[in-house]
Amino acid sequence: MPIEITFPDGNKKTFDGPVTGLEIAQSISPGLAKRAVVVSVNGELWDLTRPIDRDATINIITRDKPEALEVIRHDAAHVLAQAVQELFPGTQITFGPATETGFYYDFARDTPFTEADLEKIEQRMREIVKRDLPIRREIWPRERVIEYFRAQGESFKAEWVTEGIAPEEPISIYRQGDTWLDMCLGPHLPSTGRLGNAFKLTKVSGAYWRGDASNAQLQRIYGVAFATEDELKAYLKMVEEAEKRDHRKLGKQLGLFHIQEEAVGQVFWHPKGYTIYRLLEDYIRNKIAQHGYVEVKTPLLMDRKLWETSGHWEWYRQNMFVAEVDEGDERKAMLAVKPMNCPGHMQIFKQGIRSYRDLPLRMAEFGSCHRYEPSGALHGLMRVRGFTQDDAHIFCTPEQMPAEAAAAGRLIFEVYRELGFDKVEVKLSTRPDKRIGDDALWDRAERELAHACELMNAPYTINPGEGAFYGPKLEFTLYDAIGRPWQCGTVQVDFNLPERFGIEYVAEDGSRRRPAMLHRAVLGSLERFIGILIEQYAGALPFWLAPVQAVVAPIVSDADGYAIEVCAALKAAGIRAESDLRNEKINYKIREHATQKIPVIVIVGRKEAEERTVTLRFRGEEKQETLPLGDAVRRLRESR
RNA sequence: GCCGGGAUAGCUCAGUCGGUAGAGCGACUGAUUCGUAAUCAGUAGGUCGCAGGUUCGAUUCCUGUUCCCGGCACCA
Repeated sequence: MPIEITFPDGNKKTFDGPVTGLEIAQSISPGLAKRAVVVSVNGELWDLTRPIDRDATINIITRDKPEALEVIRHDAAHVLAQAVQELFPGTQITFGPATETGFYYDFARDTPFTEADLEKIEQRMREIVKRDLPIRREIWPRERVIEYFRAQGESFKAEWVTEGIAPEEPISIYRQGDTWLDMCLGPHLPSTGRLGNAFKLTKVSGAYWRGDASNAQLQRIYGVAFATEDELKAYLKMVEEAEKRDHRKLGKQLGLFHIQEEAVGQVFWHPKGYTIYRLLEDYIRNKIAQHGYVEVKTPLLMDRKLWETSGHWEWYRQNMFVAEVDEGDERKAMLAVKPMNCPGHMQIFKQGIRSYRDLPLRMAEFGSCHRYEPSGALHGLMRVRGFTQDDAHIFCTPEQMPAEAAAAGRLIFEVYRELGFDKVEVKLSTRPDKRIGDDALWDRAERELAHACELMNAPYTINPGEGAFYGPKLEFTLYDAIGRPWQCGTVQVDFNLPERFGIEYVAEDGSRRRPAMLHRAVLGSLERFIGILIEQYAGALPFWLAPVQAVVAPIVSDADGYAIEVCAALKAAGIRAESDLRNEKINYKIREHATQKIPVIVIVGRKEAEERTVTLRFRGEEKQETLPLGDAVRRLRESR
């Protein structure tokens, strides 16, 4: 039976019978066949060696295409698995997918792999690549697959066939050479030689079987892989760059903050770090005042009863710090440190009678919250146990809700843009399994958030099951200068808390109604956001956020008096300036303040002192400028 | 929380096959006044994370523990 193959450009070619992608490529040019990785058959990626047995539109995917990269990475995982089983007999294979930058494979083995093992394994992988083993796809009956893996002692694979694959689904097996095989959906390269050498094993770690902490612990080996060695090199360089930006390292070098054993997950802000904190807080404070918010402050410790009403005691207890106080007479008060600000804001709303005229009421708080995060989750400023949310709760009529949610979203976009983040993505997280409130409320809340996205013209994706226990949410993820995503802002609908606290307002017709409520945070947590800013700017914060904006450095001690005068003039103009009168050479001072990422070094020598000028040296620039003191002050005052 | 690795001077790190430790930077003191990314010399500074055990002797070996790091799980 002849097979008609249609190419992407519309050209057609007829073959006498079933033909493989590799044969088609070969018939076009040997060069193409060499660069080919997989073939897209009617939009589905197939192995190059899999016969195409019907008319089809095909596209031969070469090494340089993004789709090819995933196949290369997935192959790397298989080569890794073979290498491990060759070197460590008795190790079971489980799963090994491609990742954003490479691949991993999870193994079941009693003894964990060491860093030294990685080297050996990587060597063996390169050897397998050199062997250029053919990779062949086979379809096996289900029973044969189960039998085979059981006989091999591969209990995880066998379990997956029985529990994870529907009985009617065909099972594809990929043979790599004569002795090794894995069950896999594919597609794969025609042989191991095509993997190339642009890969590297990076780390070992633990992982759970099927991603569940109650299952067996597996040993995961991670690697990175690319189509070319240049790309691998570029990637490794990028990782090095990211390490240099690490806010924990910069925080220490720049003297911003520290964390210590006696207050795990909490931040000691040093003067410079706290300056950034206050500047950011003031920025948000002014911003939200312009957007019609009022600011409040509520207690850190509140009685257990309140948390029972809110539902936190039942749903969030394991993450809360609880304080027990002996009040004598065997009475004990049980208080909880707030993990969220909402119940507190409810109490303010409940004071007195609210009219529809009071709505929407946008109640903001820089709320100091504490959550008992799992020890393994803690990470510098990014994940802490004590943090400050730039939180707000918006009480409104149900009708006002979508518009209010959209306004909050617009505020978030505006702030991110002003802080230097242009790429922002929105996700709509829907009802989780563990939740309060009936489905009708959830239906409505989810619909209204989607509507809000339309109102603010923001495309969004759905994040199923990721909502909070009390309502669905919009999550705002920003991307930093080196492309890493950070989830910060959030807008959450809550029809449940108003119900639980029984809050009401008097409507136009005199009836009592239940307001809708939104939770929203722009930065999320000040701590975390400062961490992101430090990494975004690699510590070189924009002028307005720099804790020390200018350092006045005299060249000789004769100029010390003038330097003090210059520093005072800058301070009088509201510039955060310091002077460096140490008995050191100017080279030394410049190096130090450049390393400290100070935006402007103000240099004064004998000449400047006589002429009443200063020489400005801006961060990151070699050239400098000498100008009259008054002009310099004006210039810096206007800097951002 | 789980798996693995780690903790030595203020910082970055070396070292001790078991005999209580060392460098650079920083700090301090002195000299130097030197115009654009590290001036020279000297001095001080350590319960080798913490608690047990083995040992004549432990920073080193063993056990426990705390914290940190990389993943996993978690992120309401």
